[in-house]
Amino acid sequence: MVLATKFRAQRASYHHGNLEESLIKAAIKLVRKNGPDHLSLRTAAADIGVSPSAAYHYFPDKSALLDGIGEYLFTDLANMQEEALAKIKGTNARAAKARFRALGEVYFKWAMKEPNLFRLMFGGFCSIEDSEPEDSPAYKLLSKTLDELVISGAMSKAMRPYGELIAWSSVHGATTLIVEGHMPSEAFDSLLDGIQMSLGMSK
Amino acid sequence: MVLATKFRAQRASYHHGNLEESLIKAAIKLVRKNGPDHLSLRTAAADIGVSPSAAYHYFPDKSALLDGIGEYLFTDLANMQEEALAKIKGTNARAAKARFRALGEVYFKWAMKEPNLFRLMFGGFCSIEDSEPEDSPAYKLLSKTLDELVISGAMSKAMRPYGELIAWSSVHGATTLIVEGHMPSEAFDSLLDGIQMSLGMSK
DNA sequence: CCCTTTATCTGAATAGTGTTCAGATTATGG
DNA sequence: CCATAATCTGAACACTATTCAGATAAAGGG
Repeated sequence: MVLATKFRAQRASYHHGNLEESLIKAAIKLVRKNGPDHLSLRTAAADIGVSPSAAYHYFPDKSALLDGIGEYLFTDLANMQEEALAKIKGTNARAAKARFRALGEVYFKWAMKEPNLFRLMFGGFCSIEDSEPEDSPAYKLLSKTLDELVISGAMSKAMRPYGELIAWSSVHGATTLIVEGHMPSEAFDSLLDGIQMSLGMSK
Repeated sequence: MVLATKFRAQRASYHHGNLEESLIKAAIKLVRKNGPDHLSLRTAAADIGVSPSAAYHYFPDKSALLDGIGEYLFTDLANMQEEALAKIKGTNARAAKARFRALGEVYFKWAMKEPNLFRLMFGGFCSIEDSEPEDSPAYKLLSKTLDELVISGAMSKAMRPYGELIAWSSVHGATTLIVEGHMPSEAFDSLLDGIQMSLGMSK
Protein backbone atom coordinates (compact mmCIF):
# COMPACT_ATOMS: atom_id res chain seq x y z
CA MET A 1 0.00 0.00 0.00
CA VAL A 2 1.50 3.25 -1.13
CA LEU A 3 1.09 6.56 0.65
CA ALA A 4 -0.71 9.22 -1.32
CA THR A 5 1.24 12.44 -1.57
CA LYS A 6 -1.46 14.39 0.20
CA PHE A 7 -0.97 12.24 3.26
CA ARG A 8 2.80 12.36 3.53
CA ALA A 9 4.08 13.62 6.86
CA GLN A 10 3.83 17.38 6.88
CA ARG A 11 5.13 18.58 10.18
CA ALA A 12 5.63 15.73 12.65
CA SER A 13 5.55 18.01 15.61
CA TYR A 14 2.93 19.28 18.06
CA HIS A 15 1.54 17.06 20.73
CA HIS A 16 1.14 13.89 18.82
CA GLY A 17 2.59 14.60 15.42
CA ASN A 18 0.20 14.61 12.49
CA LEU A 19 -2.80 13.04 14.10
CA GLU A 20 -4.95 13.23 10.99
CA GLU A 21 -2.95 10.67 9.06
CA SER A 22 -2.43 8.47 12.13
CA LEU A 23 -6.17 8.39 12.70
CA ILE A 24 -6.85 7.44 9.10
CA LYS A 25 -4.27 4.68 9.21
CA ALA A 26 -5.60 3.33 12.51
CA ALA A 27 -9.13 3.49 11.16
CA ILE A 28 -8.09 1.64 8.00
CA LYS A 29 -6.64 -1.13 10.13
CA LEU A 30 -9.93 -1.43 12.01
CA VAL A 31 -12.05 -1.35 8.87
CA ARG A 32 -9.85 -4.01 7.32
CA LYS A 33 -10.59 -6.26 10.29
CA ASN A 34 -14.19 -5.42 11.17
CA GLY A 35 -15.74 -3.87 8.09
CA PRO A 36 -16.78 -0.28 7.36
CA ASP A 37 -19.85 -0.58 9.50
CA HIS A 38 -18.43 -1.46 12.95
CA LEU A 39 -15.73 1.17 12.60
CA SER A 40 -15.31 2.73 16.02
CA LEU A 41 -13.92 6.23 16.25
CA ARG A 42 -13.15 5.66 19.92
CA THR A 43 -11.03 2.56 19.43
CA ALA A 44 -9.25 4.15 16.48
CA ALA A 45 -8.33 7.02 18.80
CA ALA A 46 -7.39 4.64 21.59
CA ASP A 47 -5.17 2.60 19.25
CA ILE A 48 -2.94 5.59 18.68
CA GLY A 49 -3.07 6.62 22.34
CA VAL A 50 -5.31 9.63 22.07
CA SER A 51 -8.61 10.60 23.61
CA PRO A 52 -11.81 10.18 21.55
CA SER A 53 -12.51 13.88 21.40
CA ALA A 54 -9.12 14.59 19.85
CA ALA A 55 -10.41 13.24 16.56
CA TYR A 56 -13.00 15.99 16.37
CA HIS A 57 -10.31 18.56 15.85
CA TYR A 58 -9.60 17.04 12.44
CA PHE A 59 -12.91 15.50 11.42
CA PRO A 60 -16.30 17.12 12.11
CA ASP A 61 -17.79 13.67 12.61
CA LYS A 62 -17.29 9.99 11.96
CA SER A 63 -18.52 10.13 8.39
CA ALA A 64 -15.86 12.73 7.63
CA LEU A 65 -13.27 10.25 8.85
CA LEU A 66 -14.76 7.67 6.49
CA ASP A 67 -14.51 10.23 3.69
CA GLY A 68 -10.85 10.70 4.54
CA ILE A 69 -10.25 6.97 4.39
CA GLY A 70 -12.08 6.80 1.08
CA GLU A 71 -9.95 9.51 -0.48
CA TYR A 72 -6.85 7.71 0.73
CA LEU A 73 -7.97 4.38 -0.71
CA PHE A 74 -9.10 5.72 -4.07
CA THR A 75 -5.73 7.27 -4.72
CA ASP A 76 -4.09 4.01 -3.67
CA LEU A 77 -6.14 1.95 -6.11
CA ALA A 78 -5.45 4.40 -8.93
CA ASN A 79 -1.74 4.21 -8.15
CA MET A 80 -1.82 0.43 -8.35
CA GLN A 81 -3.52 0.56 -11.73
CA GLU A 82 -1.07 3.11 -13.02
CA GLU A 83 1.87 0.98 -11.89
CA ALA A 84 0.41 -2.08 -13.59
CA LEU A 85 -0.07 -0.17 -16.85
CA ALA A 86 3.48 1.17 -16.74
CA LYS A 87 4.88 -2.34 -16.51
CA ILE A 88 3.44 -3.33 -19.89
CA LYS A 89 5.36 -1.54 -22.63
CA GLY A 90 4.70 -1.33 -26.34
CA THR A 91 2.04 0.08 -28.65
CA ASN A 92 1.03 -3.01 -30.60
CA ALA A 93 -2.29 -4.84 -30.24
CA ARG A 94 -0.85 -7.49 -27.92
CA ALA A 95 0.40 -4.88 -25.46
CA ALA A 96 -2.84 -2.91 -25.62
CA LYS A 97 -4.88 -6.00 -24.82
CA ALA A 98 -2.55 -6.91 -21.97
CA ARG A 99 -2.96 -3.45 -20.50
CA PHE A 100 -6.74 -3.64 -20.74
CA ARG A 101 -6.71 -6.96 -18.96
CA ALA A 102 -4.30 -5.74 -16.31
CA LEU A 103 -6.60 -2.87 -15.49
CA GLY A 104 -9.41 -5.25 -14.63
CA GLU A 105 -7.20 -7.71 -12.84
CA VAL A 106 -5.68 -5.11 -10.55
CA TYR A 107 -9.13 -3.86 -9.69
CA PHE A 108 -10.30 -7.36 -8.88
CA LYS A 109 -7.21 -8.42 -6.95
CA TRP A 110 -7.22 -5.25 -4.90
CA ALA A 111 -10.82 -5.94 -3.88
CA MET A 112 -10.13 -9.59 -3.08
CA LYS A 113 -7.16 -8.73 -0.92
CA GLU A 114 -9.04 -6.03 0.98
CA PRO A 115 -12.74 -6.77 0.74
CA ASN A 116 -13.66 -4.55 3.68
CA LEU A 117 -11.74 -1.59 2.29
CA PHE A 118 -13.38 -2.16 -1.07
CA ARG A 119 -16.76 -2.15 0.67
CA LEU A 120 -15.93 1.16 2.27
CA MET A 121 -15.09 2.71 -1.09
CA PHE A 122 -18.12 1.55 -3.02
CA GLY A 123 -20.70 0.67 -0.40
CA GLY A 124 -21.95 4.15 0.35
CA PHE A 125 -19.77 4.71 3.40
CA CYS A 126 -17.82 7.60 1.98
CA SER A 127 -19.00 10.41 -0.24
CA ILE A 128 -16.65 11.36 -3.01
CA GLU A 129 -16.66 14.99 -4.04
CA ASP A 130 -15.53 14.26 -7.62
CA SER A 131 -18.45 15.90 -9.39
CA GLU A 132 -17.99 14.17 -12.74
CA PRO A 133 -16.86 10.52 -12.76
CA GLU A 134 -15.00 11.16 -16.02
CA ASP A 135 -12.54 13.24 -14.00
CA SER A 136 -11.49 10.39 -11.72
CA PRO A 137 -8.01 8.99 -12.35
CA ALA A 138 -9.28 5.44 -12.80
CA TYR A 139 -11.70 6.50 -15.51
CA LYS A 140 -9.00 8.35 -17.41
CA LEU A 141 -6.74 5.32 -17.34
CA LEU A 142 -9.54 3.19 -18.76
CA SER A 143 -10.34 5.68 -21.52
CA LYS A 144 -6.72 5.91 -22.55
CA THR A 145 -6.38 2.14 -22.62
CA LEU A 146 -9.50 1.80 -24.78
CA ASP A 147 -8.17 4.41 -27.19
CA GLU A 148 -4.95 2.46 -27.51
CA LEU A 149 -6.94 -0.69 -28.25
CA VAL A 150 -8.69 1.01 -31.17
CA ILE A 151 -5.52 2.66 -32.47
CA SER A 152 -3.60 -0.60 -32.40
CA GLY A 153 -6.44 -2.30 -34.21
CA ALA A 154 -7.22 -4.69 -31.35
CA MET A 155 -10.75 -3.42 -30.83
CA SER A 156 -13.53 -2.64 -33.25
CA LYS A 157 -14.40 1.01 -33.74
CA ALA A 158 -18.11 0.25 -33.63
CA MET A 159 -17.97 -0.83 -30.01
CA ARG A 160 -15.70 1.95 -28.81
CA PRO A 161 -18.54 4.26 -27.62
CA TYR A 162 -19.67 1.59 -25.18
CA GLY A 163 -16.15 0.71 -24.05
CA GLU A 164 -16.01 2.55 -20.75
CA LEU A 165 -19.56 1.69 -19.80
CA ILE A 166 -19.32 -2.03 -20.43
CA ALA A 167 -15.80 -2.53 -19.11
CA TRP A 168 -16.27 -0.42 -16.02
CA SER A 169 -19.74 -1.73 -15.15
CA SER A 170 -19.00 -5.40 -15.67
CA VAL A 171 -15.61 -5.40 -13.95
CA HIS A 172 -17.02 -3.51 -11.00
CA GLY A 173 -20.16 -5.63 -10.96
CA ALA A 174 -18.35 -8.95 -11.06
CA THR A 175 -15.92 -7.77 -8.40
CA THR A 176 -18.63 -6.70 -5.96
CA LEU A 177 -20.71 -9.80 -6.60
CA ILE A 178 -17.70 -12.04 -6.00
CA VAL A 179 -16.57 -10.10 -2.94
CA GLU A 180 -20.03 -10.39 -1.43
CA GLY A 181 -20.23 -14.10 -2.18
CA HIS A 182 -22.92 -13.94 -4.86
CA MET A 183 -20.65 -15.15 -7.64
CA PRO A 184 -17.79 -17.70 -7.68
CA SER A 185 -14.35 -16.14 -7.90
CA GLU A 186 -13.34 -18.30 -10.87
CA ALA A 187 -15.90 -16.38 -12.91
CA PHE A 188 -13.77 -13.27 -13.14
CA ASP A 189 -11.27 -14.58 -15.68
CA SER A 190 -13.93 -15.84 -18.02
CA LEU A 191 -15.76 -12.55 -17.65
CA LEU A 192 -12.66 -10.78 -18.95
CA ASP A 193 -12.60 -13.25 -21.84
CA GLY A 194 -16.24 -12.45 -22.53
CA ILE A 195 -15.70 -8.71 -22.44
CA GLN A 196 -12.76 -8.93 -24.81
CA MET A 197 -14.81 -11.01 -27.22
CA SER A 198 -17.88 -8.82 -26.88
CA LEU A 199 -15.95 -5.61 -27.47
CA GLY A 200 -14.72 -7.02 -30.74
CA MET A 201 -11.19 -7.88 -29.70
CA SER A 202 -9.54 -10.83 -31.32
CA LYS A 203 -8.27 -13.29 -28.76
CA MET B 1 -43.98 -4.38 -2.48
CA VAL B 2 -45.44 -7.87 -2.37
CA LEU B 3 -45.34 -10.10 0.69
CA ALA B 4 -43.36 -13.29 0.25
CA THR B 5 -45.35 -16.38 1.09
CA LYS B 6 -43.01 -17.35 3.88
CA PHE B 7 -43.89 -14.14 5.66
CA ARG B 8 -47.68 -14.30 5.39
CA ALA B 9 -49.48 -14.11 8.73
CA GLN B 10 -49.43 -17.50 10.36
CA ARG B 11 -51.24 -17.23 13.67
CA ALA B 12 -51.98 -13.65 14.63
CA SER B 13 -52.43 -14.51 18.27
CA TYR B 14 -50.26 -14.57 21.38
CA HIS B 15 -49.16 -11.40 23.03
CA HIS B 16 -48.33 -9.32 20.01
CA GLY B 17 -49.24 -11.48 17.08
CA ASN B 18 -46.46 -12.61 14.80
CA LEU B 19 -43.70 -10.39 16.04
CA GLU B 20 -41.09 -11.75 13.63
CA GLU B 21 -42.71 -10.29 10.54
CA SER B 22 -43.62 -7.05 12.29
CA LEU B 23 -40.02 -6.59 13.32
CA ILE B 24 -38.77 -7.19 9.80
CA LYS B 25 -41.27 -4.74 8.36
CA ALA B 26 -40.43 -2.10 10.95
CA ALA B 27 -36.73 -2.66 10.34
CA ILE B 28 -37.22 -2.33 6.58
CA LYS B 29 -38.91 1.03 7.14
CA LEU B 30 -35.93 2.19 9.18
CA VAL B 31 -33.35 0.91 6.71
CA ARG B 32 -35.21 2.60 3.90
CA LYS B 33 -34.87 5.89 5.74
CA ASN B 34 -31.47 5.64 7.43
CA GLY B 35 -29.52 3.01 5.54
CA PRO B 36 -28.49 -0.53 6.51
CA ASP B 37 -25.77 0.73 8.76
CA HIS B 38 -27.67 2.92 11.30
CA LEU B 39 -30.35 0.29 11.68
CA SER B 40 -31.34 0.28 15.34
CA LEU B 41 -32.85 -2.85 16.77
CA ARG B 42 -34.18 -0.84 19.69
CA THR B 43 -36.10 1.69 17.66
CA ALA B 44 -37.45 -1.06 15.40
CA ALA B 45 -38.79 -2.74 18.53
CA ALA B 46 -40.08 0.54 19.91
CA ASP B 47 -41.85 1.34 16.63
CA ILE B 48 -44.07 -1.70 17.04
CA GLY B 49 -44.53 -1.11 20.77
CA VAL B 50 -42.35 -3.85 22.11
CA SER B 51 -39.34 -3.98 24.40
CA PRO B 52 -35.86 -4.32 22.86
CA SER B 53 -35.25 -7.72 24.37
CA ALA B 54 -38.37 -9.15 22.77
CA ALA B 55 -36.55 -9.23 19.46
CA TYR B 56 -34.02 -11.69 20.80
CA HIS B 57 -36.68 -14.35 21.01
CA TYR B 58 -36.82 -14.42 17.22
CA PHE B 59 -33.36 -13.32 16.14
CA PRO B 60 -30.16 -14.36 17.93
CA ASP B 61 -28.68 -10.95 17.17
CA LYS B 62 -28.97 -7.91 14.96
CA SER B 63 -27.21 -9.48 12.00
CA ALA B 64 -29.81 -12.26 12.01
CA LEU B 65 -32.49 -9.60 11.68
CA LEU B 66 -30.58 -8.18 8.71
CA ASP B 67 -30.49 -11.68 7.22
CA GLY B 68 -34.24 -11.88 7.63
CA ILE B 69 -34.70 -8.58 5.86
CA GLY B 70 -32.40 -9.72 3.07
CA GLU B 71 -34.35 -12.91 2.49
CA TYR B 72 -37.53 -10.87 2.35
CA LEU B 73 -36.10 -8.39 -0.15
CA PHE B 74 -34.51 -10.95 -2.45
CA THR B 75 -37.81 -12.73 -2.90
CA ASP B 76 -39.47 -9.39 -3.54
CA LEU B 77 -37.02 -8.46 -6.29
CA ALA B 78 -37.36 -11.87 -7.92
CA ASN B 79 -41.15 -11.49 -7.86
CA MET B 80 -40.89 -8.12 -9.57
CA GLN B 81 -38.71 -9.58 -12.31
CA GLU B 82 -41.03 -12.51 -12.79
CA GLU B 83 -44.04 -10.20 -13.08
CA ALA B 84 -42.24 -8.07 -15.66
CA LEU B 85 -41.34 -11.12 -17.73
CA ALA B 86 -44.90 -12.42 -17.61
CA LYS B 87 -46.22 -9.17 -19.05
CA ILE B 88 -44.26 -9.61 -22.28
CA LYS B 89 -45.80 -12.44 -24.31
CA GLY B 90 -44.61 -14.12 -27.46
CA THR B 91 -41.66 -16.27 -28.55
CA ASN B 92 -40.28 -14.20 -31.43
CA ALA B 93 -37.01 -12.29 -31.36
CA ARG B 94 -38.68 -8.98 -30.58
CA ALA B 95 -40.38 -10.36 -27.48
CA ALA B 96 -37.22 -12.13 -26.33
CA LYS B 97 -35.21 -8.92 -26.58
CA ALA B 98 -37.91 -6.99 -24.75
CA ARG B 99 -37.84 -9.53 -21.93
CA PHE B 100 -34.07 -9.33 -21.67
CA ARG B 101 -34.25 -5.59 -21.45
CA ALA B 102 -37.07 -5.68 -18.92
CA LEU B 103 -34.99 -7.89 -16.64
CA GLY B 104 -32.27 -5.27 -16.42
CA GLU B 105 -34.66 -2.37 -16.17
CA VAL B 106 -36.58 -3.86 -13.27
CA TYR B 107 -33.33 -4.52 -11.45
CA PHE B 108 -32.19 -0.97 -11.99
CA LYS B 109 -35.51 0.68 -11.16
CA TRP B 110 -35.88 -1.37 -8.00
CA ALA B 111 -32.47 -0.19 -6.83
CA MET B 112 -33.15 3.44 -7.71
CA LYS B 113 -36.45 3.44 -5.87
CA GLU B 114 -34.98 1.82 -2.77
CA PRO B 115 -31.24 2.52 -2.72
CA ASN B 116 -30.87 1.75 0.97
CA LEU B 117 -32.64 -1.59 0.65
CA PHE B 118 -30.50 -2.41 -2.36
CA ARG B 119 -27.43 -1.59 -0.28
CA LEU B 120 -28.59 -3.96 2.40
CA MET B 121 -28.97 -6.79 -0.11
CA PHE B 122 -25.64 -6.42 -1.88
CA GLY B 123 -23.45 -4.44 0.50
CA GLY B 124 -22.44 -7.28 2.79
CA PHE B 125 -25.07 -6.60 5.44
CA CYS B 126 -26.87 -9.90 5.08
CA SER B 127 -25.47 -13.34 4.43
CA ILE B 128 -27.39 -15.41 1.94
CA GLU B 129 -27.33 -19.16 2.50
CA ASP B 130 -27.88 -19.95 -1.21
CA SER B 131 -24.80 -22.12 -1.66
CA GLU B 132 -24.72 -21.93 -5.47
CA PRO B 133 -25.72 -18.65 -7.16
CA GLU B 134 -27.09 -20.64 -10.10
CA ASP B 135 -29.90 -21.78 -7.80
CA SER B 136 -31.17 -18.28 -7.09
CA PRO B 137 -34.48 -17.37 -8.75
CA ALA B 138 -33.04 -14.27 -10.41
CA TYR B 139 -30.26 -16.27 -12.05
CA LYS B 140 -32.70 -18.84 -13.41
CA LEU B 141 -34.85 -16.11 -14.93
CA LEU B 142 -31.81 -14.66 -16.67
CA SER B 143 -30.67 -18.02 -18.01
CA LYS B 144 -34.11 -18.80 -19.39
CA THR B 145 -34.31 -15.40 -21.03
CA LEU B 146 -30.90 -15.84 -22.66
CA ASP B 147 -31.93 -19.27 -23.96
CA GLU B 148 -35.00 -17.72 -25.53
CA LEU B 149 -32.83 -15.09 -27.18
CA VAL B 150 -30.71 -17.77 -28.84
CA ILE B 151 -33.70 -19.91 -29.81
CA SER B 152 -35.52 -16.98 -31.38
CA GLY B 153 -32.38 -16.06 -33.29
CA ALA B 154 -31.96 -12.68 -31.58
CA MET B 155 -28.60 -13.54 -30.05
CA SER B 156 -25.50 -15.15 -31.49
CA LYS B 157 -24.69 -18.65 -30.30
CA ALA B 158 -21.01 -17.78 -29.95
CA MET B 159 -21.65 -15.31 -27.16
CA ARG B 160 -24.17 -17.46 -25.29
CA PRO B 161 -21.61 -18.98 -22.87
CA TYR B 162 -20.78 -15.49 -21.59
CA GLY B 163 -24.39 -14.34 -21.46
CA GLU B 164 -25.09 -14.68 -17.75
CA LEU B 165 -21.70 -13.38 -16.72
CA ILE B 166 -21.73 -10.25 -18.85
CA ALA B 167 -25.38 -9.37 -18.38
CA TRP B 168 -25.44 -10.00 -14.66
CA SER B 169 -22.10 -8.35 -13.90
CA SER B 170 -22.64 -5.25 -15.99
CA VAL B 171 -26.24 -4.65 -14.95
CA HIS B 172 -25.37 -5.12 -11.31
CA GLY B 173 -22.20 -3.07 -11.68
CA ALA B 174 -23.86 -0.13 -13.39
CA THR B 175 -26.70 -0.22 -10.89
CA THR B 176 -24.41 -0.11 -7.85
CA LEU B 177 -22.18 2.54 -9.39
CA ILE B 178 -25.17 4.73 -10.21
CA VAL B 179 -26.80 4.18 -6.84
CA GLU B 180 -23.60 5.17 -5.07
CA GLY B 181 -23.17 8.25 -7.24
CA HIS B 182 -20.12 7.10 -9.18
CA MET B 183 -21.91 7.00 -12.54
CA PRO B 184 -24.65 9.21 -14.03
CA SER B 185 -28.06 7.57 -14.11
CA GLU B 186 -28.54 8.29 -17.82
CA ALA B 187 -25.76 5.79 -18.48
CA PHE B 188 -27.93 2.80 -17.73
CA ASP B 189 -29.97 2.87 -20.92
CA SER B 190 -26.95 3.14 -23.16
CA LEU B 191 -25.32 0.36 -21.19
CA LEU B 192 -28.24 -1.89 -22.10
CA ASP B 193 -27.79 -0.83 -25.73
CA GLY B 194 -24.12 -1.72 -25.47
CA ILE B 195 -24.78 -5.11 -23.93
CA GLN B 196 -27.31 -5.98 -26.60
CA MET B 197 -24.87 -5.00 -29.30
CA SER B 198 -21.97 -6.76 -27.63
CA LEU B 199 -23.90 -9.99 -27.14
CA GLY B 200 -24.57 -10.08 -30.84
CA MET B 201 -28.19 -8.96 -30.79
CA SER B 202 -29.47 -7.02 -33.73
CA LYS B 203 -31.03 -3.80 -32.60
C1' DC C 1 -63.37 -24.78 35.65
C1' DC C 2 -58.91 -24.51 37.70
C1' DC C 3 -54.17 -25.01 37.60
C1' DT C 4 -49.76 -26.24 35.88
C1' DT C 5 -46.79 -25.69 32.09
C1' DT C 6 -44.82 -23.27 28.49
C1' DA C 7 -44.31 -19.59 25.28
C1' DT C 8 -43.86 -14.71 25.26
C1' DC C 9 -42.48 -10.42 26.63
C1' DT C 10 -40.61 -6.77 30.22
C1' DG C 11 -37.14 -4.20 33.17
C1' DA C 12 -32.98 -3.49 34.62
C1' DA C 13 -28.20 -3.81 34.03
C1' DT C 14 -23.59 -4.01 31.47
C1' DA C 15 -20.54 -2.51 28.23
C1' DG C 16 -19.70 0.08 24.21
C1' DT C 17 -20.82 3.94 20.85
C1' DG C 18 -20.80 9.13 18.68
C1' DT C 19 -20.65 13.75 20.06
C1' DT C 20 -20.11 18.08 22.84
C1' DC C 21 -17.68 21.29 25.69
C1' DA C 22 -15.23 23.43 29.46
C1' DG C 23 -10.74 23.36 30.72
C1' DA C 24 -5.79 21.54 30.97
C1' DT C 25 -1.59 21.12 28.32
C1' DT C 26 1.96 22.47 25.31
C1' DA C 27 4.09 24.44 21.32
C1' DT C 28 4.64 29.01 18.52
C1' DG C 29 5.61 33.70 17.64
C1' DG C 30 6.46 38.32 19.45
C1' DC D 1 10.43 35.03 28.59
C1' DC D 2 5.62 35.40 28.12
C1' DA D 3 1.18 35.79 25.89
C1' DT D 4 -1.29 33.56 22.40
C1' DA D 5 -3.06 30.06 19.91
C1' DA D 6 -3.16 25.25 18.65
C1' DT D 7 -3.85 20.85 20.58
C1' DC D 8 -5.54 17.45 23.43
C1' DT D 9 -8.09 15.56 27.90
C1' DG D 10 -12.09 14.34 31.08
C1' DA D 11 -16.44 14.18 32.05
C1' DA D 12 -20.91 14.11 30.55
C1' DC D 13 -25.16 12.95 27.55
C1' DA D 14 -27.87 10.20 24.79
C1' DC D 15 -27.74 6.33 22.25
C1' DT D 16 -26.62 1.36 20.94
C1' DA D 17 -26.42 -4.21 21.29
C1' DT D 18 -26.91 -7.82 24.35
C1' DT D 19 -28.00 -10.64 28.55
C1' DC D 20 -30.89 -12.46 32.08
C1' DA D 21 -33.93 -12.90 35.97
C1' DG D 22 -38.56 -12.38 36.42
C1' DA D 23 -43.47 -10.90 35.10
C1' DT D 24 -47.35 -11.94 32.06
C1' DA D 25 -50.50 -14.42 29.51
C1' DA D 26 -51.89 -18.14 26.66
C1' DA D 27 -52.43 -23.53 26.07
C1' DG D 28 -53.41 -27.89 27.50
C1' DG D 29 -54.48 -31.55 30.98
C1' DG D 30 -57.16 -32.96 34.96
